[in-house]
Amino acid sequence: MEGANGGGDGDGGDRPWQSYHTVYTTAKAGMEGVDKEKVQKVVYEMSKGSKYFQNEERKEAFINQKVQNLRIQCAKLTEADLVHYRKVADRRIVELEASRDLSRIWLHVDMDAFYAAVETLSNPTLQGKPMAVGSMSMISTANYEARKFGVRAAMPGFIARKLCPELIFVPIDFKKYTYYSDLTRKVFRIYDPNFIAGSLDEAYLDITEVCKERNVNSEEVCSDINKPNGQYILPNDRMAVMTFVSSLPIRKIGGIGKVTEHILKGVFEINTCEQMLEKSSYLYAILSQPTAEFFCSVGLGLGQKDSPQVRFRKSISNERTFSATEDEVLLHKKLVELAEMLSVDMQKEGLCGRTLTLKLKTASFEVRTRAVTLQKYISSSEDILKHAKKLLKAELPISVRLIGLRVSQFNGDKCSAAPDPTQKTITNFITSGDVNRNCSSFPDVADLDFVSDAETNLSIDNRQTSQLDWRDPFVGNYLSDGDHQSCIVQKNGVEEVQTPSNDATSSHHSGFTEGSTSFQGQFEGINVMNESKLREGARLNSCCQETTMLWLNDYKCSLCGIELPPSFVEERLEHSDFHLAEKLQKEESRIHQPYVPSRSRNQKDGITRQSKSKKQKLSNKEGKYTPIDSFFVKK
DNA sequence: CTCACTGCA
DNA sequence: TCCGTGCAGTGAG
Repeated sequence: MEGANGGGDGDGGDRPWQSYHTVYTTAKAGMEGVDKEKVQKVVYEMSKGSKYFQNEERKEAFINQKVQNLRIQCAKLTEADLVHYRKVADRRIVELEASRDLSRIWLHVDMDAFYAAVETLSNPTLQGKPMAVGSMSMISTANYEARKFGVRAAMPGFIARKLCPELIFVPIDFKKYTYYSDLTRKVFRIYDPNFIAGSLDEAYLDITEVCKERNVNSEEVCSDINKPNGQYILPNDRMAVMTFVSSLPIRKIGGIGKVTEHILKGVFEINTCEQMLEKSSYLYAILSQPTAEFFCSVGLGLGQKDSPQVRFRKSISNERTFSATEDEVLLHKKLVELAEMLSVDMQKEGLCGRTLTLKLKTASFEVRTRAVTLQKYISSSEDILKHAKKLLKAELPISVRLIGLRVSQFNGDKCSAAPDPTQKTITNFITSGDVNRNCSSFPDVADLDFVSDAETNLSIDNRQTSQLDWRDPFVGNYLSDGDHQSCIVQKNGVEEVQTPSNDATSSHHSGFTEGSTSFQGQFEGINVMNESKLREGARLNSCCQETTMLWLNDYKCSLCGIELPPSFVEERLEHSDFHLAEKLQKEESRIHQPYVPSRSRNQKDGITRQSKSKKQKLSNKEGKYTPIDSFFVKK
């Protein structure tokens, strides 16, 4: 093997900025015309010399060293070794191929700049202006106008501002995004009650049955569900998949990030998925078996194996960044706060765990974790604090900028909700909710059954809430939105569709020596196949039912008057989908009470949380998926 | 088990 | 002035 040429590896000579690898130079939607060189230069100039930067350099040097080591290992492989590993790899590839399953049709939905889109919706004056959701220290997402300047998610705000001085910053408001996300999920649930929610703005739907029911193929569905922009159809035949995958840059694959890409390129000269297969003997020779296997399945365009199913959380944690300090009193105070927050979160979900991990980030950005595993399961803030203090004390003369606490090793039976069959749907609802839930600062679906005492204490007076129903997703700034009627259908940029993919592969892979990842996302577009998802005749029926409700004289839409003869089956379905979405949204806003401008409302968070929980409870009372039909009862 | 580290949204 | 948070997961020791 020669000439590593790790793709853009700078030499650090006269163009030092080229050697500073950041995550935000990767091509993203809306960043096609960006002058990458210029952006990189600005980022470099803004970062250079900082503690953060120095730490990045340290890490990068370490990785480079690893690349060197692996290259040496490769070079040491004998001819016999290579013959052997060729066989090993080929055999596995055949097995993997045999496991390919093209029978399911998956729809992957990914909303464009979701947070930014929502913010624009509630403040239309943002329309057309470069805007980012986030703060000076971190940006969560940027709209397309901002992306033209190279501004993007995960970039610190002060750098973004340098790139785009007129950039408008909007503080992050999860409540708002959760609200809109829930709207979209109601629609997803119609098509696949068991859809997998990746995050607030992302979902995977198994639409195999819908297609069958409506007697359409994925292509038709795609254009059916989404008129305009951005869908991509990957046919479920092997050749199409292989072609798609072959030229795909490895970085597009879920689970392959900056470091893995660097190693794959630097050590194996792998740049595309196709090359994973070509180099598979080296992969098996040098890397762990699961890791090699993962890469091979990527090369074959196979998805992950196990259906994401009802996966219980394995840990719960919180962490906060602050200006670095070594003041022990201050650090202790932070620890107390974290312990209390964590305890509240745990009780909300009925969790008890026996491993406590303390995380510290030093003033120089070095991360350190320290853990204890106890005999007994804990969840109270006192217990957490007691052990956390010990862990911290052991590190003590130290200057830190972040403290975090994590509890894991849960008590399976008693604390975590038992999989009671009657609760199954709701459990699904919760778990499919967010794999990664965010800040504890806003309520999430998991609250509904566990409104704890602690939570009650937060609200000022929960009696009045039951009357008033102050739920309003937009506690935020900005105008209201008489307009949020129209958002959903057009806003959710359904992006793409479909495909096969299979089982095979052990769903995990690893990162080389240390790192790894989760391989949940796969490619954007290639998807998971999972065995049987239960069928939902009921769901489809409800669709059809309400369709007939809508058509006066079997001809005219009772809601908007549009005329569509019975023979226009697909058009009708689509039309009713439209009204469904619209209706859901109206319903939602109605329940959520008329919008009250924020200045006139003085309720505290606790109240909002209360009522939100209540609402969730109501709408799920039946234990079925959302009572879709109820939305079609004319009021 | 512990710890460092990757990756993802 | 200035680079986050919460989760899953791997693998070496």
